Amino acid sequence: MSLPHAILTALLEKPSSGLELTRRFDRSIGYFWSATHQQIYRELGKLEADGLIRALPSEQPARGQKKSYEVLHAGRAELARWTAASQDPKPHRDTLLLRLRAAAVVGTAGLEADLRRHLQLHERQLAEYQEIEQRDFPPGRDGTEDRLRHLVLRAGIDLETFWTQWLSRALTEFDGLPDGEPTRPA
Amino acid sequence: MSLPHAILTALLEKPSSGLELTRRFDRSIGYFWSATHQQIYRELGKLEADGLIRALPSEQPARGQKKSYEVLHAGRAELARWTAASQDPKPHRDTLLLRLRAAAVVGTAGLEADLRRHLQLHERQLAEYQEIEQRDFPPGRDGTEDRLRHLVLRAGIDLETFWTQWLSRALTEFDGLPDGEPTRPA
DNA sequence: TTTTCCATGTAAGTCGTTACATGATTGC
DNA sequence: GCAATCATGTAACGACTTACATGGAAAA
Repeated sequence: MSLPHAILTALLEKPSSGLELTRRFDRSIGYFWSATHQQIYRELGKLEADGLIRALPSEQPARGQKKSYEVLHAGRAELARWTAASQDPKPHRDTLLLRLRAAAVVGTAGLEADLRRHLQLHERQLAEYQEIEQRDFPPGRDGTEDRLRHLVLRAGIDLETFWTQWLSRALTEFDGLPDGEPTRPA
Repeated sequence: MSLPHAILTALLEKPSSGLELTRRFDRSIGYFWSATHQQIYRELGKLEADGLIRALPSEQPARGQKKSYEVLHAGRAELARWTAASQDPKPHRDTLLLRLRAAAVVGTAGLEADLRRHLQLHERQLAEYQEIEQRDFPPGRDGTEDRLRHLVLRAGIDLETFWTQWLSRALTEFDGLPDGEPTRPA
């Protein structure tokens, strides 16, 4: 139940149309809350029906026509309520760790190449975050909003740093391992 | 599409009944792939129908009776195939980071308490992982299987370490912040 | 004018969550 | 016997994914 609040946040930062939101969910907010355009359009409909947002009156709502939304007072209140509410952390789900555990039973054949690929992807993401940091958060002048957003970006940077380090370590471990099944060969 | 493979891995490590699997998904494998008993029973049914696992013939399959499963040859093959297949990393979803970004717009009131609570939870999880490491992976004698499983545990430890550090940092930042809305007061 | 892209949607199916149901076993 | 607990399920719903559909604008 976080997608509507992600959208409210994005719309408060800047009123947008569905497609503009979709683009921003490919970067920025999408770095820690992804969504497809189908999800976004459906949720925009619900939020409008619930009176939390409204279409900007300047544009006519025809199919194929741009339609921009802004957050209403009730929407801002709901976002503030949700932000302050206590929430339990969701349990992790990580396919790569699962595959490593499976490899301990059925063998590591074929896994190393994908680990290398993931390492590259994480290195690329890390570089992207670091560019954003240099561009948007130069040292010295941080306002209140900036300090919070910088904190979020730091989480992204530190997470990608963790993954690159962990994957590098995993790959060096792999160099000393046999490829096949470690136990009970079929 | 990872739950069946998580179950196959667990069953290869040790043939089990539905409830035993459920217990193990509360620890161990569940640390990076959670699942409820409903999911597990449904998936066991599918896996059996697909011929990847079978109920141990020693036990009679009555409702309310224990029923243990073991992995068949086809199941092991499918798990090996899946483990070696190239897979793209899933996009992140993190509610806490989203809430921080929302707080940059609607204010940080009420958030700090929950950050403290999350910090405690992550500290507790970290301590649990470190106990497991000391108990199951004493320095020196690592086999091939152990090296892989240790690697997975290290990922858990490093991730929890990251979260505790990041949350601590976030809380010190909060000390210097006003509680209300940073911009556009309602 | 046909194609391509932009922009907004619909529909179907899978996965996960929450709530409930049922039979067997054990302790009182 | 009765209640509590163990063990295995069913049902309904919501969230997310994948594939497809529609209309308008711009370009070839």
